[in-house]
Amino acid sequence: MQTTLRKLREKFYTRDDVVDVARDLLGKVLCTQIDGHLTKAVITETEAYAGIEDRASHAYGGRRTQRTEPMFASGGIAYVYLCYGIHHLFNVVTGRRDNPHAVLIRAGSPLVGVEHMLTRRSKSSADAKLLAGPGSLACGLGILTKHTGTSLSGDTIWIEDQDVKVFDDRIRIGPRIGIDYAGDDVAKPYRFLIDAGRKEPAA
DNA sequence: CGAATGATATACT
DNA sequence: GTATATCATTCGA
Repeated sequence: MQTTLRKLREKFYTRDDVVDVARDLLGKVLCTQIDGHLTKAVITETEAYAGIEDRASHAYGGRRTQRTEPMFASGGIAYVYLCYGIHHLFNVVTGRRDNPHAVLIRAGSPLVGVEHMLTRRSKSSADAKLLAGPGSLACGLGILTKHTGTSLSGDTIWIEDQDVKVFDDRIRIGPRIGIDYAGDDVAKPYRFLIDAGRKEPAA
């Protein structure tokens, strides 16, 4: 039996409901091949950003700028941008063209190329925080703002399904984090994470 | 808890 | 073209 390499196809990303995609991305494997280094991580936490009606989204109200342009493309590409001048945040663009939905990948579990993650994060040993948090995750995998707009069907950044089963009762759902400016939309249950034991948060 | 940090959006001249 | 406010965060105490 050979290795089942299942790179997710465009159809996975272009579904209508971005919240479904966010849920389904849990347990999938985010892969990058950057600077000659292959790294992979299991996705353990995501957040959905639901188009022009979502005040937390950069595309709220149909705001279309140079930065947000990738979100308006058809699903299946990366949207990366710099936050707080320091952190590169990685998102997966979903939905159809002109329908700016995206899923923020917030955390992962190291799988392949841990040593490169350690180097990029300036750490000497792996700990629970290696890929915890969107800025850390992108940093560990070598994702930078220059990768915004990169197709997830290419060989730089992609996502595989390695048949990691994620049961519904291991999924926690809660409000999103760090978007206090977004008014009532903060409370929407658009955050998904795999219950890794007993950390975090009350849904 | 609070500072760091720089690209980006928006509103001007 | 120039200026200013703002940010989907992290780290250290």
